[in-house]
Amino acid sequence: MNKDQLLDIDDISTAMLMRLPRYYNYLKEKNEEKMEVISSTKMAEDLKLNPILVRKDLALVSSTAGKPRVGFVLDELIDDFETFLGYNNVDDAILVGVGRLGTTLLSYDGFKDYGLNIVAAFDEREDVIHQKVNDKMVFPIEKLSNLVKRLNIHLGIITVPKQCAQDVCDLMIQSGIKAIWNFAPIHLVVPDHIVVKDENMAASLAVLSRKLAKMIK
Amino acid sequence: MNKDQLLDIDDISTAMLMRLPRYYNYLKEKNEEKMEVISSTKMAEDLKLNPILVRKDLALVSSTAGKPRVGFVLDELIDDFETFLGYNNVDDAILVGVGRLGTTLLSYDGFKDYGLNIVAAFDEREDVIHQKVNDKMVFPIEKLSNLVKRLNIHLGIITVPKQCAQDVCDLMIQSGIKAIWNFAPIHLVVPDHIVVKDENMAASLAVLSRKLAKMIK
DNA sequence: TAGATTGTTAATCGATTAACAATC
DNA sequence: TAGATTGTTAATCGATTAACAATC
Repeated sequence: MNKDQLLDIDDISTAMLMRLPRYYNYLKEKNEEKMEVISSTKMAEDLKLNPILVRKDLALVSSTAGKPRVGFVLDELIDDFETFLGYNNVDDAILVGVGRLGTTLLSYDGFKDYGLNIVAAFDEREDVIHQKVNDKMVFPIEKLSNLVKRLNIHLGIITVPKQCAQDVCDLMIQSGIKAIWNFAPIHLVVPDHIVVKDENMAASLAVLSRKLAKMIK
Repeated sequence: MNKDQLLDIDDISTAMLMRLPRYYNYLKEKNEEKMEVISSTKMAEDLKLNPILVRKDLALVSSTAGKPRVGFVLDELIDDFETFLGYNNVDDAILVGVGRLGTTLLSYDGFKDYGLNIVAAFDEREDVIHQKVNDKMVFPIEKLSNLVKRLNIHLGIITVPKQCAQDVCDLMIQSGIKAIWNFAPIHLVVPDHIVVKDENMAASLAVLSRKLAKMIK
């Protein structure tokens, strides 16, 4: 399997994509510990993954080959991950719904490390409008369309109660948003060309409680 | 493939397990709309899934067979989902780290619908200790072990900064916690018999931004 | 009845794992 | 050199999809 062929394939599996941030976090840790090289074997062991799987993943992400007997240069590998995951070109986003969860997300500065920059927030409740949360202004929802179009933003985050989620979603799409990160526990109906990623805590919990039940039984 | 065989297989795929809450949310919506029966075909269409896949999933979850020409009785199906996902037997949990995210989770009452009941929280910062958040007491971290053992709790939620996450994790395991829901963006090292579910927002974001990039390109 | 929808058995597809030669 | 670790090619495994008979 050569590199050029692989790069043509843009349909990388979700399972693999979900593993990448785990590798990335791991590598950053090792970097802080002043490690300079890392082998895929070691990574697999620590992360409890199959070593062949890790090698395959690294081969896809890494721009340079690893050295037999040694492994990969840590700094280079981290760079490769950042490039691959798009953490280098920061994406602007807007957030709708400045409740508890919305405020938490707005307050979290770590997103920038992952290539996300929330530029503004929207809500309809008088008591939060025109306030700043972590230096980000909260606008009335009516201003959304205008601002999104003007700044050419294509990523929207929904943290409103589920009752309003679909309306907000529709408004976002109308305004030119192309991808939606949905924290409302509801199924959003969208046209085919819109990407939705559900941040479904219930799903996580289902996985966990199911495993737990199996273990205890 | 008959039902008895299926029930023996307790190793249900994660992918399938992640779809179940989507079905469940969808069914609850339809229930609110006073629908009485639902066909797998309709579900597949609305949720943009392959109809055969939906039929398979439903066959596994549902206790009664669907009726050709009609579909499934909505109420029964919802019950089946709740039983299957374990939302009926609520699990007690404790949470460590009463920062923004921790407070958000403590304040969210919806977890009970999903079978999770947070009974207490822990932190080491004086200003939050002995306060109540959404009627849940915040205790000093030293009390964790005792309380977890006494109440026989086996689910722990970690919402501390990543620097302390491993320590908290170790303490939890020492105290008898069997499953950990980890919100810290760090890889936790745990013994084999402990289940960890990472709630990795970076991973979600990776998936989303990757899809977005592909779309825009 | 006719036809929609079901559940089952078989085929396909893709991801993971195994085996192994290459190399520092 | 010897041996660990790499990248590649082939085999396996499991999940998804297709085909179809059963049934209300």
